[in-house]
Amino acid sequence: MLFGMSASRTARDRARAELTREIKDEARRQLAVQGAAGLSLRAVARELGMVSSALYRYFPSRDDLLTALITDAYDALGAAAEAADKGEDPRERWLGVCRAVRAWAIEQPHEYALIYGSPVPGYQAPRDTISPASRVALVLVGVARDSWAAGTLAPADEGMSEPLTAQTELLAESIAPELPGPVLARLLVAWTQLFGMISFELFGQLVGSVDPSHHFFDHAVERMMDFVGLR
Amino acid sequence: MLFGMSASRTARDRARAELTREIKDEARRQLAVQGAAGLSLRAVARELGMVSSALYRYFPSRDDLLTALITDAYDALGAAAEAADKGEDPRERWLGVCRAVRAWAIEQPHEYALIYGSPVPGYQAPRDTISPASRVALVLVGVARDSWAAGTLAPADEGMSEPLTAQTELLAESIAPELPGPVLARLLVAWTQLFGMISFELFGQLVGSVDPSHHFFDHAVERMMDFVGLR
DNA sequence: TGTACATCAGTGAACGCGCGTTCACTGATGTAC
DNA sequence: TGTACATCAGTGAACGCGCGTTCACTGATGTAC
Repeated sequence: MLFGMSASRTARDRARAELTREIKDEARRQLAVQGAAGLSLRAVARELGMVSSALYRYFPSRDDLLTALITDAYDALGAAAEAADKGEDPRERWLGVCRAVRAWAIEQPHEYALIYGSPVPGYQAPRDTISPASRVALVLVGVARDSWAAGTLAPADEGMSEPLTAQTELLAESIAPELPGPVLARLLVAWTQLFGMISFELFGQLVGSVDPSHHFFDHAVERMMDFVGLR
Repeated sequence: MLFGMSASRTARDRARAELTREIKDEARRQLAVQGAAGLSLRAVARELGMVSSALYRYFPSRDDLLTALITDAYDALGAAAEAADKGEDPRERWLGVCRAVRAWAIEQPHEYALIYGSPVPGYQAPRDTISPASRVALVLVGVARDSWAAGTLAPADEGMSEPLTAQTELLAESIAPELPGPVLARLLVAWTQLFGMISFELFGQLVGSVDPSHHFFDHAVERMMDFVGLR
């Protein structure tokens, strides 16, 4: 047959899928120790009991393996955020999503660092990472849209410079046409605040101030919901 | 003499100080290309026309060189923030400081990534970096203190959980005893928001939404000043 | 001021290590007739 | 169902490279008397 139906995958197909997964799992394990810059194909192969050249049957280069890890991380975080978006009350939904993002980051700090830390030098993320990268933002936007539709979101009354109005309205067109620019600006503030907090916590900047920081986190999320206009 | 007076430093002393500076300058140049994980003593020496073992007269190990770069970066950013803190009006001061921090980060993105990006794997920052690391935060706290003293800062009326109250009051004791816990919590939110925005801009997360982002930045800082209670 | 000695900077070779990637190959698995 | 051929996974050797750190050394600079 031309395209193998998933129902009748050959043993070869299954072995390939499984080994691909094992390679990524081992690579993720190494991220924790070495960081992204130190990820080594040879070390992954060694740990898997293979010869290093065998990995080239699965990933054409080290960068492709990195890309796979990045895409997987964005997708896993996005899925966690989407799964946490439940309930009726917008504030309850928003808080749940923010907590889920933080929990995911704390559970896999090195994968978080891979996607929200400093860029890996010499590595250029391909276009395929853009869509998984926006899933968390879209969940938050979704909460705001529902609240806006229900008429419970605070109206846009703050003034905004002309260029920013243009930028946010352009952005609105592609992700939430009914939301006014200033509301999108509020969402952007909350979005950067969310990840700013998580990064500071994970990267050790909060040590000595509010550490452990989950009380601060919950408080800050409440204040951000006020700021966004969720009621 | 036992301790050389700085007025009569020997040629050797001056040469040493100069070479130490040149080594760090070259190392900073390499950060831009290779990132922190790829910083190589051999490459630095090569570029300086020295033999790699000669660097050990200046830095006992690669990690010590990294530490020097980190400390310098925190100090340079701190100095930029302090220099930008001028004028009478608290909002003017705050905005100036935030803009200066962003400008510094944009000018030396790799040094910014070194201190606010993902931690370098296997590298543990020594205690000496803590005090330079807090300079920016202290400048912002200073603005809030002056505003509080002048009676122009919005009073603390928001409710806060008991553990967070305890944490922020403990923090207040060491950096701003007169400020109530909730005011410190507001400052922490603004502080994480500031660096969250800058990191997102520098690390490429804003590409496709509000990029270039200085209009958004100014807007967000204004909203944060409202949030902090600066008038 | 002149001399003897101590300190320090820089050299060059070496140790032992790890890396990504290519290539010709063997042997197993899958496919078409 | 059986056979001939094509596809693919994994091997092992090799290429060419770079790294941090140590060590015995030479020669220049600084210091004490």
